[in-house]
Amino acid sequence: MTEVRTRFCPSPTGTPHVGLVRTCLFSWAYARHHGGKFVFRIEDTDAARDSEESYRQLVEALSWLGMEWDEGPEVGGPHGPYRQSERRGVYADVIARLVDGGHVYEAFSTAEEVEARHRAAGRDPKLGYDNFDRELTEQQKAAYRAEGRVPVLRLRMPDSEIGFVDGVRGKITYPAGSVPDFVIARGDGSPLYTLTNPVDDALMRITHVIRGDDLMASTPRQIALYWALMEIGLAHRVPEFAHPPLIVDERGKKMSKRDPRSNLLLYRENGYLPEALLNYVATLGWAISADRDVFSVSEFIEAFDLSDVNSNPARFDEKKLDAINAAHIRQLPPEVLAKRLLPVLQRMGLLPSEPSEEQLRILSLATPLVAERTGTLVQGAEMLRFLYVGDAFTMDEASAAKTLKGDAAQVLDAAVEALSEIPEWTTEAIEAALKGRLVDELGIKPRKAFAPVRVAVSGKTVSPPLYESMELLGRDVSLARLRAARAVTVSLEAVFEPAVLLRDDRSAPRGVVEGPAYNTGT
RNA sequence: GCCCCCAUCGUCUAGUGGCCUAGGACGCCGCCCUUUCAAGGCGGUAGCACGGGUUCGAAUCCCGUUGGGGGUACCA
Repeated sequence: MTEVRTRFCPSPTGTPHVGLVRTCLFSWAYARHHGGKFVFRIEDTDAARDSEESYRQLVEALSWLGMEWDEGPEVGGPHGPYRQSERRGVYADVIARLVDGGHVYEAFSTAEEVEARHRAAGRDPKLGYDNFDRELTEQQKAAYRAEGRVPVLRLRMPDSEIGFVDGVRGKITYPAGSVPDFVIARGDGSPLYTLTNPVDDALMRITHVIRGDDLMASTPRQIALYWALMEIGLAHRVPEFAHPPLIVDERGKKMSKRDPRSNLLLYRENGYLPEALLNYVATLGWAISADRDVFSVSEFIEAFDLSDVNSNPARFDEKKLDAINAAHIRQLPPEVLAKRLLPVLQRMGLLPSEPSEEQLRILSLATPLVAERTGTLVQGAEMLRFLYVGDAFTMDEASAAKTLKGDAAQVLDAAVEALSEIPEWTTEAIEAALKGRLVDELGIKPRKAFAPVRVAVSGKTVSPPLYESMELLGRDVSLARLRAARAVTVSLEAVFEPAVLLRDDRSAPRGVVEGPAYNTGT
């Protein structure tokens, strides 16, 4: 049996799309599952649309996701080059041989003329090309040239039905005459993807063409071209085709490139794990088993098969992605999660490029505390903010408004007092002091008692566990923040109605309440 | 218009003729746990588009209808 060879061949236009990721994932996994080769190829045959920026993003995206390619740009391979813009000579040669073999012909008709002919014949004007130029005589061609017309090259479609067995859908047949002769080269002689894609698949010995459902309609054209390539000795066989369904939006339409949710790079930026993204995207149209949907990349490769892929389109659901991402974060060993959190904290300016021993110590102690309550790396890092901001500490406006009212002043005073007395600044001592004073002595309900303390110390209503947080923060900083919050409480009561805090005040920076500054020591 | 594809809870799916009074997950709701928020545990909500066949038996096979989607470029 011959080695499986699959490929992923995007055109570098715009930012990488989640739809691309899934097509790529299935191709890659299929090759890996069968111990074959995965080829990465860039289809940049349209200079007007392609960009180097987009190319770099594509390379970066695949690298980030860990879908390493055996042959392709950056790594080379026996069938290179792998960027079609560098393969002009190859296509020129193929075109010449197709012309010699009589498989393609020059076509001079304009779109308007084709339409006019359909109208005149009483046919639907939107029928597409009518094969008018198939049998043009040399005199007719010369006449067109004399008018200054430049012909495109079209492939002569066979006069038979074209069928194939799709790897995910089964047998598919296109009736004879339903696919018109199509253009393979522009007027200026430059090749179109209709030519370059099958030609390179043939030359690169691709055995399985796995691509989106949107390309299915072009399959009969590809097969016809393959037949021609086989006749002129450039191809050995027609590859297997498989068309996984599209990823669609809530309207059921192909997800737009302009939809921010389709932008792959945004997921990295927002703290999603590549393995989680791959996991989620794989569940769109495929399932590892009846009762599980969180799995690792290697489990996926092990279990994946094209024939198990669904043929109906799948809606993209951010909530489910979030849940799967959170599940992967929770599965990470703490030291690995800490390593992943570090660059995010650095990017947010909370840690320097060379963190101190103490900062790293705090990170390794705090990571397990946030692991189970964060959905993304960015959220996790955000939850650690209070440990690293130092003097720049501020309380979240909404959190402060919600908790620093009513009994808050009394609670904070009592907390400061109780905490000042404890001999050892440990989680256990902090817990005992706080519970003893606030809950037992003052009789305040736990949820009422700890909310102001939490916000005072961490700045938010959502934070790592309170006592552990305070221990990590240290006695001095913790007490300073409690006093600062107490001061804010006073000023709130004295100056504002509570409602003022909830108002959308555009003259003040949103999201924060300024408090007095102090040192944190971290 | 024409060609092709698709159709199980709101969403992603399991299901390949009897194991289905249709299973899981996300979401949502409730309860428990609880120092907030999560997480976790428990429970609940909700689905085979419709109509004909075939068969002892159909979510599963066939035909049709309806509804959706893709394609129909000198874009990929």
